[in-house]
Amino acid sequence: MPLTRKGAATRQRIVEGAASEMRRLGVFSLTLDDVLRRTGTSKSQLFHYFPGGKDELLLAVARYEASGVLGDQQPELSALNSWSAWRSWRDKVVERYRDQGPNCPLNAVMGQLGPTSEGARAVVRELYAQWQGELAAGIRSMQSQGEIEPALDAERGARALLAGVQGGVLIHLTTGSLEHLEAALDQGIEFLRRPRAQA
Amino acid sequence: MPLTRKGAATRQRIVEGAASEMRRLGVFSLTLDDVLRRTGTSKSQLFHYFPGGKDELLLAVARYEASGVLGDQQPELSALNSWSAWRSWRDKVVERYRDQGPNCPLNAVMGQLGPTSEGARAVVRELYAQWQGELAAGIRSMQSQGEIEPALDAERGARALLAGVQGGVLIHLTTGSLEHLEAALDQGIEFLRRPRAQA
DNA sequence: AAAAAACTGGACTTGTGGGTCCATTTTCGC
DNA sequence: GCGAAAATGGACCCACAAGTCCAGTTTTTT
Repeated sequence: MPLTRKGAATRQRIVEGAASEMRRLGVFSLTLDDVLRRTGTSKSQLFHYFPGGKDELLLAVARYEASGVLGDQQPELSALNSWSAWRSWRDKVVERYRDQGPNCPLNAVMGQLGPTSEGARAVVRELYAQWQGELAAGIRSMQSQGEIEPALDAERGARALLAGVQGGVLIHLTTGSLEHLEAALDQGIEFLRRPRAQA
Repeated sequence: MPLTRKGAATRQRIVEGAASEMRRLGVFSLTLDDVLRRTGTSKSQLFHYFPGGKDELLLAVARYEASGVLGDQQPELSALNSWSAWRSWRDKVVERYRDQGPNCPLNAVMGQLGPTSEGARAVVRELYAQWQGELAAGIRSMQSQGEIEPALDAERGARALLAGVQGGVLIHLTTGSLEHLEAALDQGIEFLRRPRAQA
């Protein structure tokens, strides 16, 4: 069942509208009618494009949002090959979440763990994997330049940094403060720069 | 409206049963009937003790769970005054989340941000504040013993560590792996131990 | 022990939101 | 331009879960 040009546009409009409404209302209270009203479409259209109903739609939204998360960190994230790149990546991350304000569609969708569970999990898992991969690549790049000690395990460092960022964002969601995200980023990067102790 | 002995017991039974069902089903699909069935109570009882309905119940569950989170880290968390205490605290945290498996009632409740929103936020905010306070106290204690450089900002260090832990737990929820939590804890603690660079 | 207050059971109401159906219109390939 | 396939509108259904009510029982208080 190929999509016609118009069909593809409508489908896209629905996903974007749903994402937008979700930021406004949160997943919890997002209803299909909200989406329809927002996008000027009808139920039959929604179910035409998402036969799986709400779950399938939410999954599509999750994918849409996930792609944005990494995209917003470019081009820095893919080229962490100088300390100034790291710094400007750090600033971009903080900026992104400052703008987004205290609501994270992705985290919200995850909370909706229902039948969607496996699918949503997979999307987020993939996001983490890519993110961590980019960070690890950045660390290795700095190591090859002699700016980071070769003894440091790049994957492990990337894991810790990613955890810090995720936690910082999570805390931002509930407290509205970016202090934790900043602290995690700054200390994470400082950790990389500092030579290991000769333990 | 004072509670009789029996009433208090029933109320408590409801909260604990709800918490337990929530771990099983997630907030999303937790219904009041589930709670009633589980606790052998009736609707009128539930609304008798929680006039605010589901929201109020969820809030009570959140408080209940929040108190457990810090409790499970004791006594280490309140006495982070030696490296071995830090290590054993670290192990306890990892253990706790290993046991709990990939579901976090608190995070789940947060996802349910509705009218409860403000109340739930407050509960979690308070939890973070206490947690961070204990960590900061631990850092200061180590500084007073000369084990951590006095130049380090204790609150900032506590923030970064807390963010790492939260992120590690969050990632655990979706990936099922504890690697990130461990990496964040280990690097966070190592960061504290290592002398600052003479930048 | 008797009255008041707290507690309990369970039937009932109700709003809502996901999902279905089908008739009609538009788009697309040839 | 014509027929098939895709797209659309909107009325309809229905399950289900939150919340109400009140009659009856147990506990507390004096």
